[in-house]
Order: sequence, then structure tokens, then C-alpha cells
Amino acid sequence: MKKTEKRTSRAEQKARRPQEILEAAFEEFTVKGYAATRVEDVAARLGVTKGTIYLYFPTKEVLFEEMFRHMSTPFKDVLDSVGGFKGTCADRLRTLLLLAYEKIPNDRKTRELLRLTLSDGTRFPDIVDRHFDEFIAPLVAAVRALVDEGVSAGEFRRGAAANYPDVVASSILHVAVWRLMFADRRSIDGPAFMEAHYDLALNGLLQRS
Amino acid sequence: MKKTEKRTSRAEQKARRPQEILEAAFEEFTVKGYAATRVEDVAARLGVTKGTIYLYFPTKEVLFEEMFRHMSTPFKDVLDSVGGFKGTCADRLRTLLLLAYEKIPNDRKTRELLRLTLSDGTRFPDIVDRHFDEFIAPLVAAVRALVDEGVSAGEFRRGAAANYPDVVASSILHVAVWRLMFADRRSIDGPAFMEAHYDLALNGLLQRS
DNA sequence: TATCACTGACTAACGGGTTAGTCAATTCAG
DNA sequence: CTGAATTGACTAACCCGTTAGTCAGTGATA
Repeated sequence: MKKTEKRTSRAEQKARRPQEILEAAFEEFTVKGYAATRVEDVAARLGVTKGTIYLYFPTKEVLFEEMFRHMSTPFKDVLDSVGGFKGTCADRLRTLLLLAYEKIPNDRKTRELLRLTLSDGTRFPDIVDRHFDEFIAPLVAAVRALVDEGVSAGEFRRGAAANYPDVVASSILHVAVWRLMFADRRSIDGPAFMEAHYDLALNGLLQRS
Repeated sequence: MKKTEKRTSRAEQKARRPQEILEAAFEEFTVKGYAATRVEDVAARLGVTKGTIYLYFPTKEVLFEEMFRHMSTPFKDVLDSVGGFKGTCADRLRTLLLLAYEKIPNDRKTRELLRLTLSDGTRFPDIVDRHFDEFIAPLVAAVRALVDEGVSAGEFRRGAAANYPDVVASSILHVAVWRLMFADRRSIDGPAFMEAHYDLALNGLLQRS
């Protein structure tokens, strides 16, 4: 079935297999969800048969969980770098939003993992925790740190918004959910939305002087 | 199986059945999703057998679609009423947000329909359209109308936020998604979040003068 | 009111199709 | 040739949708 390609030795192929399988699994699971995806579909995407999958992963459930882990790429490190940036809190808020938009609604991997967390999180509590630790907690922490600093510096107002920092970043989710729901059927202007978000959040935070 | 209760005649029972089935279907489908839910599970919830379901609905797909329709309760009418309210645009924004929070993240029905739209929308394009028409479009329209009026009256700033009204309401989604993801495992303070949202949005919109 | 023929909502059991997981046979690189 | 990687036929379990048969409830009749 798999045609023999001179450039890949058996050892290389075997070493590559797990990753290939996890990536094929990602494509299938995100389109159909856990229950509706067949292990055979995952195999077919690689041009192998079901048996091969079971040489590398013991069950469909384990395949799903390891796929989720494999596709969660680090976000916390990126965010932490914002702490080191210079400039006004307003400037750094902009940078933070840019990074968050890049990572959450603009990155297909992250977006689709959000879908899976919502659809199959009930059956796989681990992925919910992972999602929280990986994406939500770091982002909220970064926003909180920035807002607190802005308030201390007198640049931002004290007030309800400053006390519940989630609200500053939460619009990001709107774009992610929109894209998950409508895909190409209804487009959303990402940059324009982000500008609007930044404009509203910044003016909402700034001292009214 | 169903014990004879004097107070329910056959005719009454039969008239009630479709609704009972749709509500049982809602409970099952929202927990497990379309694919993982068995028609027998829906039946068991009512204390009847699978055959009974098929007396009222021809296929599992139709059952799902009709359940979705039955559970979508009108939102547009409620929102339209805000147009008639008196007061500053700030006051009416608050009312609008209150209504939207009540309807979207605080109403379990709406919240769970959002989950289904995200998980199974790919298989059932109709429910995506329905979701858009029922919830998203009316809310965005209401916000846009209010913001435009505020700008015309000189109460709100012109600016990016005023031009992309989704961003004013989008934090609502955060609470809905949070509750879908974490259920009771991580609580979120709804009223406090709404206050923060209102505070940020209003200050973001008001003239800075 | 008491009897009884009839109706129709419901059940139980099954056919047919699907899929997770297994394993003996096959292939092919080294 | 050898043995590791892969295949694909197979099994057992599952679930949708069907249908012959059941029996509770109804209402006509005396």
C-alpha cells in the first residue's frame, strides 16, 4: 500500500510513524469529533491500515489523548516574554493582544483543540485541565500582571474591569468561536476586530483624566 | 413498564410524548454529543423503549434536529424591547448586557445549544444557521443600534470599537464557554464578571472629554 | 353499572450494517 | 535469508431502525 520510497529507510519510517499518526488523528478527530471518527479513517489518511495504528497506540482513547497532548504547543513562554518588554502599559497591552490573537483564534491547532475540549471534554476530563493550564491560566495571569502594573503606575483606572482581568482579553474567544462555527461560510475581519478590541479595552482601562 | 397512573389518559399521554422525548433527547445529546448518544438512552430516560421513540420520530437525525428547534427559545423579541426603553445610552447598554447574560451564559438551554452547535455543526449545517439567526445576529444588531445612537447623540466616541460592535458584547461568550468547559469544577462569578464587562465597555465607549 | 370487543401505544427481539481491536500471513529492507 | 513492519481478514460487540405481538384503556351495548 505504502509505496517504497528510496529516501526513507525502515528505521526512519518507524521513528516518524508516531508523529505522523498523531497528526493524522488530529485532522480526523477535529473534523468529526471523538465518537464519529473511525481508527480506519486515521490510518487511511496515512495510506496504511488500521493494524498499523494499533502497533503504536493500544486503544483509540489513548490515541486521542496523546494526540491532544502532542498538539498543545507552548503558549506560556511566549506570554512571559511580554513581561520583559519596555514601553507604556498601553503598548504592552497591544503586544499582548497581538500575541494572544496569533495563538488562539488565528492558529488552527489551538482553535480546533478548543472545539475538542468543548465537545469531548465531558468524556476526557484531562484535556479540560490541560486546556486550562496551557491557554487560559497563562493568558489571564499575563493580563492581570499588566493591568495591575498599569494601575500601580497610575496609567490605568482602578475599577471593576481592573479587578476581573479576564474581561479584558475575553473578546479573543469571540473570533475563535466564530471561526469554529462558520469556517469559511461567514468571514470575520481578524485585524479589524482586534483593532476594535484594543481600542475599546484601552479606552476602558485608561485614566479618564 | 410504564405503570398505569389514573390521572393520565391515553390521549393525554400521547399528546405529551413528543415534548417529553425532545426534552429527554436534549439531556442526552448535550452530555454525549450526537454520535455518542444512543436512541435507547433517550428512551431509557423516559422509562420507555427505543421503539416508542421511532413511533414519533423517523430517524435519529430528525430527532436531533427537532430537539434543537424545540429548545431554541426566542431571544430577538426580548432584545427588541430594549429599543423602546428610555434613559441614557449607558443605561440602556447596561440593560442590554443584563438581558444578554441572562439569555446566553446563564440559561442552561442556550449554553448547551452553543456546545452542540460547535461540536456537531459540521454535520448539521442547519443548526449553525439557526444559531446565527436566533442568537448572534439579533444581539449584534441590538448592540450596533445602541452604539450608533450613542455616537449620534454625542454620548459615545467614534472609533474602531463603535464600528465593530461585536466586540462590545463578545465577553458574554467567555462566561458561556467557561461554564461549558468547567461546569462546577471551576466557578465563575457571573455578576462580578458582568460588572467588570459593563465597566470596561462603557468607559471604552464614553466620550473622554 | 357490568361486560366485552376493539384500538393503538408500547414492547421485545431481531436483521443488517458498522467498528474497535486481534492475529496469522505477507512483504521487504538489511 | 531473516526478522521486523505491515497487512487485512476476522471476531465480538454495538447500535440503528423494523415489526409481530401484547395488553391497558376505551367506549358501545345491554
